[in-house]
Amino acid sequence: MEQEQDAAILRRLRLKVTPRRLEVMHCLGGERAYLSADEVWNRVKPRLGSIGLPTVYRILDELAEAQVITRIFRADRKQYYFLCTNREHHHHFVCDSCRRVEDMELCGLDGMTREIARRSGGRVLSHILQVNGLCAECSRKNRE
Amino acid sequence: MEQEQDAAILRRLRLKVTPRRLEVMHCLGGERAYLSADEVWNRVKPRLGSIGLPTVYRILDELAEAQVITRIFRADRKQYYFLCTNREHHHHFVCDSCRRVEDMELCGLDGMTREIARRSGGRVLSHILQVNGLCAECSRKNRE
DNA sequence: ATATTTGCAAAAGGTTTGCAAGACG
DNA sequence: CGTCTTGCAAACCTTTTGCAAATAT
Repeated sequence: MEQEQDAAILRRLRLKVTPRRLEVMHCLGGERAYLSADEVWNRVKPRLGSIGLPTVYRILDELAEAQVITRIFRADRKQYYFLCTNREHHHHFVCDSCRRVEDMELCGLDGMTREIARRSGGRVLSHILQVNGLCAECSRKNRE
Repeated sequence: MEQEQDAAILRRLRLKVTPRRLEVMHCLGGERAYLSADEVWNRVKPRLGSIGLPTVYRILDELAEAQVITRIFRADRKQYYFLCTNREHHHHFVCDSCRRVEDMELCGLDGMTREIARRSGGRVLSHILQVNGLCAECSRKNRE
């Protein structure tokens, strides 16, 4: 079922359904936290016997390109990925401690977009919005 | 006077006032657009005779650390810098075309912050918000 | 059958580091 | 003078690339 869904996504993207791609999707699908390319690699390797790190990068790029997965911004300049099935416009609340990613439905940027257009005459094409903090659980632990 | 102001900033940060630091600050201060480390390097080199790229990186790091300059996020994973003197909480509107950076006074995240706390019990510590688009000028050119 | 995908090894390229020499206060 | 800065060369490390072999459709 999950595998069939993933396969369908790949077909829709006109990508061949390969064990490597399915495994990478399965790996990210099972996580509520973001992962780096080599973390994905390490999780996926034992299940496939072997896979090259470049392959992982290629798959992650394809999926990110197709907006099946989201890139997460960190100060370390590494790339992190998160599988996000929410198709509505939304943003992420990312826990600095455990890396958990939660969807934020509200954006509040529509007003901002209008305001920019009104004031400066410019045009808004996209925005990066990521809220960082501690999720409920880490916040609790932190307090204790 | 600009030089004296920059020197004052450095002293406040307990950094020695050196020609290299002043020149990097002057370079960024004269720009309305963000620059990469090696762009700063190239602009500053002829005015100093010589300077090493690592020195530029070190200075940019110090200034970014002290929040005298801001990092700009781009998909190419390179680091870009912008000297931002606005001490109020605000965000940036960045032109994808000419790299001009404009301050956006409004944030609209206070509500979001409260909302996250209320819903999930987590704690918001920071956020990345960067709006990308075309500034008025580039938008006009683009239309022509 | 054929276009796509993958592995491997190697390169790329931005950024960082180590240490000795030099400059600021 | 002592400490902070800088230059230089070399290392780092994540990510990308080239190309031949393997695989999906």
